[in-house]
Amino acid sequence: MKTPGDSGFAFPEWAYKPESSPGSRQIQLWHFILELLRKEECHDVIAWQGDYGEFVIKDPDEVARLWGARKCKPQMNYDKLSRALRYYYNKRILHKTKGKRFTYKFNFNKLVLVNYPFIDMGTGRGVPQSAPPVPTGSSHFRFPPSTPSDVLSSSEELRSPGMFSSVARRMARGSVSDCSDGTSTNSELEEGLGADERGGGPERAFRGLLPHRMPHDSLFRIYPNPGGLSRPAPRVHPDSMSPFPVSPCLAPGASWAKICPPLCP
DNA sequence: TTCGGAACGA
DNA sequence: TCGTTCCGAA
Repeated sequence: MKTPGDSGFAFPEWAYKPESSPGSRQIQLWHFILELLRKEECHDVIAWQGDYGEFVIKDPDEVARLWGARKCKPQMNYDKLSRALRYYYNKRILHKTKGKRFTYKFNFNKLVLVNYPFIDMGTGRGVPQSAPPVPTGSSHFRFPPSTPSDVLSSSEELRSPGMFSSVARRMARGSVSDCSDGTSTNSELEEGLGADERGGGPERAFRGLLPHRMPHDSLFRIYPNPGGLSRPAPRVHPDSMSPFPVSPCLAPGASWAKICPPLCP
């Protein structure tokens, strides 16, 4: 009962577009995960949980199957998929929520800031738990700050076009640390890396890297609407768990194969 | 269950 | 580069 274009999401389009991958290559796993997360049809296999970008893979086998279908790798399984996921740790795209099975967490600060370096997040005090990191009114917006450590990266890992990159770190000064979700059993330790970079002072490395202030609007329009479908973002009731509001979909008992058909050449 | 090295491919 | 495959270790 809902269009394939989806309209309830509240995450920047670029995050879902393969084009946002470096070099416009194949779809990347974290894109795919986000894609699954976006649609509630797949909430039986993967869904948001906790705060900012935390998600749990409820059905590892199914997620792996879906991923395998997308990549034409029938032999895909969770063991292999999770290996790919683990590579994201170093890149700080993802990290593991320790103690919780099949639970990972996105570093939206990193992901978003890399693409939107000039967003205003200095006032990220009373950020709502489900703050969608998307410029709703094409103006400045703020999104949940995370640990101050996800903003380091000794080298640029994920940047799409290569226009802006390092500037992001300068802005990303999340003051809030640790996860404030109810399940903060052990919380996530961001290693000593976080304090490392902070103590050193980012300015040192990026003294002359700041570009000549670009218009904010242009930055938010790097990735225009996908198929020309402009969604007015209908008011969907935000999930209590999901960091971003998602619109319900899929009839009960539908098969995932229909939602995510194999795209093999 | 999770981690990460290693070899390999596109 | 970003996985995929395999695998030993914790």
